[in-house]
Amino acid sequence: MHIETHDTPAERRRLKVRELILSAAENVFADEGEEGLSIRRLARNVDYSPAAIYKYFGSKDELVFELKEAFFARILNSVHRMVDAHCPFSDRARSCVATYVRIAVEKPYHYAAAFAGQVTDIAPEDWQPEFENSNKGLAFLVLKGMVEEGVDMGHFRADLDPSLAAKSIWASSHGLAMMMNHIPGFPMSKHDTDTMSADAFIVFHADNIIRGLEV
Amino acid sequence: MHIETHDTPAERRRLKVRELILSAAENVFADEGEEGLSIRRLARNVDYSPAAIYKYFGSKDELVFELKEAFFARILNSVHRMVDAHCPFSDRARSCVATYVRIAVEKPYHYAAAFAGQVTDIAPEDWQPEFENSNKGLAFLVLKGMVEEGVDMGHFRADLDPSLAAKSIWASSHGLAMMMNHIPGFPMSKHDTDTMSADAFIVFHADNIIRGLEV
DNA sequence: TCAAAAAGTAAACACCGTTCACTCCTTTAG
DNA sequence: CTAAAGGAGTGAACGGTGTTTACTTTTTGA
Repeated sequence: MHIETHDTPAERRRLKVRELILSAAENVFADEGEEGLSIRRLARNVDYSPAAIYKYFGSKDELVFELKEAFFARILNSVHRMVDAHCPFSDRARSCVATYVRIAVEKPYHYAAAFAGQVTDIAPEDWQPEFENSNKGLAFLVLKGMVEEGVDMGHFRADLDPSLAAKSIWASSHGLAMMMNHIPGFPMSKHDTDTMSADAFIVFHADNIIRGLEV
Repeated sequence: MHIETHDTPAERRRLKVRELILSAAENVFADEGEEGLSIRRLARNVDYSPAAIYKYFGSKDELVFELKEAFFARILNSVHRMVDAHCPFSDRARSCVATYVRIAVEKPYHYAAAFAGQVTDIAPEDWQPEFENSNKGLAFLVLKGMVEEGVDMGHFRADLDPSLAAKSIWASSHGLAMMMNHIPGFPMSKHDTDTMSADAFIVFHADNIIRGLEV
């Protein structure tokens, strides 16, 4: 692990400019996503030339990577807190899912970007290390730990493999987040026989997921 | 509904060129997605000028729309067949989910494009009609019908609203498809305590989803 | 003080989606 | 059969993109 020292004035100034660029990027990205965020426009916003951006970030992808990784760190944090909360296991499990989805829905473009990349074009072996050290990888471990607890405590079916069950939960949570972000009005529609607030639906969905793993 | 007549030679020729462009686009899109498919490159591939493409399609978005809508029609079709199969309800329900995911995984870029659009930037009311007439809308109705059957037959909890339960199923299925398309190697990883083929995992996930709704 | 390193930039490269004015050819009406 | 009309097709341009290169200016540290 490389320790970030920034004790000289020059280094502090550099870091400040970097943060300035990053936060300007954050604003545009949150509102308009990867399309709306262009290096040239970003440069105009922070009063630098486009080329200057490249003194601080190797490429647009690298810049966006930092934005989305910071965002996913927030998800990881909140979910982690949920797992360790002081309440019955079932409630914690449900809240894990609900928390994940709620934050994903707060910043649709960030969440989408975190999963937008490659369409399985790189070999799994090459991607594995990168994944395991990412916030996504850590979030998965947290979730897996929770499933292990559920199995040990007899809440979840004993034949479940925690790793696979965690992936199933993750997939279902991810799906709801994506749907809410990309289908206008989801889960509501005019002709529903019953109506339900967006948050109530998140809870309903979380409940279905957890039920599916119970004994 | 407007009936497409194409009886004059001119109309037939026009349609042929349109199909030529569409199929050239399909090939590039399947391999490289929306990024890789550029109007200029497409024009080179079919030996026309870029401007000529615009005589057949109003915009790139319109062209991609046709590709993804045709693809989703395939999903709709397969799922519909599954719903009407002659086998126990539970099996049909599971197969519905599994079929959906399997096809989504066949063409990752098509599937992604079908959900890639807006990030809830247009009003739900404006989008509703478009949705209900789309293949996505129809697929949802099919799924909802299946849930209604499940509730009526006593397989699913009686307190379930079919519309909302269908959305929950859809979200979970969508999630798995997206994960498999965008996370290399999902659901496998080296350190899994148990291993499972991709297709076995789809079945496992489908089972969890259906279990979550059962009485 | 002065060389070296860092910060910053203008201009260019190679793309992109899209539009417009224009030619050429086919269709159709008289 | 001919002439007008309309459709097919195009080259060139507009305004945008990410990125690189050669260059100037500023800052740093011995």
